[in-house]
Amino acid sequence: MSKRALIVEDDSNIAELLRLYLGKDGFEVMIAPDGGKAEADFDLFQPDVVLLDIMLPVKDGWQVCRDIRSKSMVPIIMLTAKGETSDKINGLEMGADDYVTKPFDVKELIARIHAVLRRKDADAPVEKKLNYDKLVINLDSYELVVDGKKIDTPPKEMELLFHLASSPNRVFTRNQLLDEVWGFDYFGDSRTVDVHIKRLREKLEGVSDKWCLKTVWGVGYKFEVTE
Amino acid sequence: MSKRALIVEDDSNIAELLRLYLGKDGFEVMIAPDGGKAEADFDLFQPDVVLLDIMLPVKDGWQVCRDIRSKSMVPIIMLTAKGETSDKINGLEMGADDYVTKPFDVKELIARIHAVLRRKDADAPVEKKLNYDKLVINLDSYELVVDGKKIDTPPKEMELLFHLASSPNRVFTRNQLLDEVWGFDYFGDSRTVDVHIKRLREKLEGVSDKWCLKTVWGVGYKFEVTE
DNA sequence: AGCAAAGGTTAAAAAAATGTAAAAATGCGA
DNA sequence: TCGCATTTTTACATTTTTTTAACCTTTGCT
Repeated sequence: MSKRALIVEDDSNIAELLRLYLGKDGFEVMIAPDGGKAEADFDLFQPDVVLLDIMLPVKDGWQVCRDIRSKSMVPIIMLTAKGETSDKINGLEMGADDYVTKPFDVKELIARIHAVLRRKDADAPVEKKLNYDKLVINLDSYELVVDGKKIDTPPKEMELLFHLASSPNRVFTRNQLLDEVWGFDYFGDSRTVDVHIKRLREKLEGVSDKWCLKTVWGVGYKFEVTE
Repeated sequence: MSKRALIVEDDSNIAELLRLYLGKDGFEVMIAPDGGKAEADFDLFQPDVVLLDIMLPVKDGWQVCRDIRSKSMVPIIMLTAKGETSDKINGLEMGADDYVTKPFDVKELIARIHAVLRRKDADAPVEKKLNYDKLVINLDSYELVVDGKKIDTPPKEMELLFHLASSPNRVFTRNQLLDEVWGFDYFGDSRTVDVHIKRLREKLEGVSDKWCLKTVWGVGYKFEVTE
């Protein structure tokens, strides 16, 4: 599922330029044109990274930075005016993760975005491989191996199984699964989940008695492990 | 194994401060108090990163930077005086990897050190030659040898194959490939990748059953090796 | 038991992704 | 600048996945 970037910037030329590059790079982008809207957009959009101009209408970048930091450890990159070294210090004290001076090189900015995201990922490493009794899921190679045999599996099924198995015994509602596997912008029928579960069960049937895809009646599904 | 940092700095207050923080961060630290000693210390210490002041006794930072660059691609971070933007230009032309202006925030400097080290790790480690069963790719000479026969291949195809084969079994999305092979600033259609894959497949068809270019439906492509 | 709501199953429709060929554009050396 | 090789775009056919919708079965409750 793609990452989200919130751009807080009043100059629409800069903002659209960034939208272009980040969009191409696989980000979902939202633009907040002033400091007042930034906070509401942040809550709504739940971005993975924030690009934050300092000179903003309504509420300045420092304030926005502090507001966001008070509720989230999301990486923040400040866009500062050239040569303002005091901004730099200020920004790092406010909890920003990095800063770039305007006019900035887009290439450099993109590199820094990837850098802060990598840094966060390194802090909370997302394991892309799972291994249970007779079940191996590898989301790097997109391979599902059941009882030693490689099973050809469509991507949605794979991601669904991976998501469930990542939190064994935890129940997910259909809507949670649609949000977390299909993406927050998916608006289809929740029965879709049932169909995918059924297809997964066919592939996994009778392989192991240590785990299974279990229906929790009236709630949702879970990857149940016994022991 | 811990990394080594060489600090070339005549102000012992700054140097010791850096030793303290870098030491805490797991670096082995050596301090060269002037440009003359820097080169000898460099040869002796073989650091993984160099922090280089510009204003130095005996021999200035530019000269030291050039000397080091002539013998090594080690990351160099320049410590420049405040506001001297010409230093920045100069430094990057001399082959420095980054710069920070004094007075600097230690937290920031540490972050930048990690950044340049990551960058080097990402750039360098790739062997420019690859060899799988009946397949030899050499990106130094741009030669592709399949089953002992040299196959005339355009550069983009070669780079694409090389990139895929460099991480066998890992799936790359089309956008990843465009970023990593074509460059982050490429804005073309992702179907371009498909066309290159097809041409590569023509050239590689039926050569070996130990590997192939595999489509991962809904995700991307991978260089799959069986074993 | 009987009812309503939830879940299972299935097949067909719809949507999305890919393979392929050919045309168009680009870049580069003669 | 021309001509050629490479790269990119476009269009269309084909394949595969995903979604929808219908119908059937199970569950929980009175």
